[in-house]
Amino acid sequence: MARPKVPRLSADRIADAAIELIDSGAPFGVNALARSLGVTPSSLYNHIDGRDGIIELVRGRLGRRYLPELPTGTWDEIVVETMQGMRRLYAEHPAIVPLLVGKTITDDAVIESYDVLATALVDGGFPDDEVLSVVAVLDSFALGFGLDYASPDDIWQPGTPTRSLGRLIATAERGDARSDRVFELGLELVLDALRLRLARLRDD
Amino acid sequence: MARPKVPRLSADRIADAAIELIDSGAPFGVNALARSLGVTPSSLYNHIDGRDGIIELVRGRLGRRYLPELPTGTWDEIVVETMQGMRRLYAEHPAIVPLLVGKTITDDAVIESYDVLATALVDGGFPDDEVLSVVAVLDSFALGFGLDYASPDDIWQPGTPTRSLGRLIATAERGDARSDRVFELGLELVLDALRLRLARLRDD
DNA sequence: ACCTGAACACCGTTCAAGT
DNA sequence: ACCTGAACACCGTTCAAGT
Repeated sequence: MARPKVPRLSADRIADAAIELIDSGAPFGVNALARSLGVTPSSLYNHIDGRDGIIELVRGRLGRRYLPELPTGTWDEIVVETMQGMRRLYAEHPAIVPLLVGKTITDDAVIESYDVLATALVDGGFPDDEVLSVVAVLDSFALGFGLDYASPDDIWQPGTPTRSLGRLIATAERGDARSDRVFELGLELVLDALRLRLARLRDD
Repeated sequence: MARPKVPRLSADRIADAAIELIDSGAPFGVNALARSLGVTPSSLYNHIDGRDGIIELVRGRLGRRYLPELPTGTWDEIVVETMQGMRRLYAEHPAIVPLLVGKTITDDAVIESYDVLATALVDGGFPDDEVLSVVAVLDSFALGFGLDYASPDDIWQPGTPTRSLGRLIATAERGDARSDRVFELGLELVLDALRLRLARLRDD
């Protein structure tokens, strides 16, 4: 044992195992991750920067897989492409969403993707002092929707009679179908609104 | 010690202490909460249903404080009022947001508030099979924005040069001013879009 | 009914020791 | 350089014992 000739671990291997563990539905933890890699928890610390470091690795690895690298087209096409990438990422790996929440983004590929978005909006004609807010709005959207994919089927569990909610829940779609619909509606809404805003800005 | 004549704890007292603890910026935990109450961790279990139970108590207590009970007016006024309530809640208690994420909502007052929203949309003319999606979109918005309040000032930390992001970040507002601006923009966008959608529905 | 204190299984992290 | 095993401080939860 001790040090093997060829390393058993690497940052990428750890990130992949982490993704698999998270997707399996098991609670994410350093110990469980080590076990799934057939290794001792302390071994991981030769390759990664603690629990949070692993999560940031996961963000980067999935970002590279799902986010468009250098999309072309009009600003709204780029928005759609990026948002769809996020949607697919969150839909296919819902359990990672709560883990990403509230952690600073440092991964280059993910930063790059936000930069693409920001540049597209600047080029599209949005004023400088508004672009970052629009990006943040889009990011808030995406994350909020991502959480919808991660949510239990019954986000709301009314204990007392309701005027509308109970009836609507009873007839509503469930699972991914519902989440897809919510995302489509949300994206449509926000794009309509952004186009409207840009048109108004041009009129002034 | 042992059993005091007048109980030292109650669900409400625990919830209030939890809110205080979370707001203080300290990491939330059962042990820390018990310490802040001058009590043993195991004592709490006479009153609450585990860690998650405490969080749901917190959600309810804050919901009652910030969400409008029976707002009146047009559907879009009700949407604004509810969203502003959520904004104030999240802005004044940002650290709770990540704790609420992905947990089923059972508290009556909070459910009631979503019911008000749903009813307003139904009355406003949105079709039944769309109302729950709109509510979910609004909820996703609010939560996403809430996370913005909870986020570190530097959500993005570019390690390599960027085309637009770095420059925009350098000149951007920070802290609550930025979050407020993002929220205002987002709410404006989504309301514009919803009004547009309703108008189109009426034309068909 | 309500609190304490001991006990449990588990968590993330550090570090000396081994090759 | 890379892994192990022991150790650490901490976590949420259970439960018998005390009033």
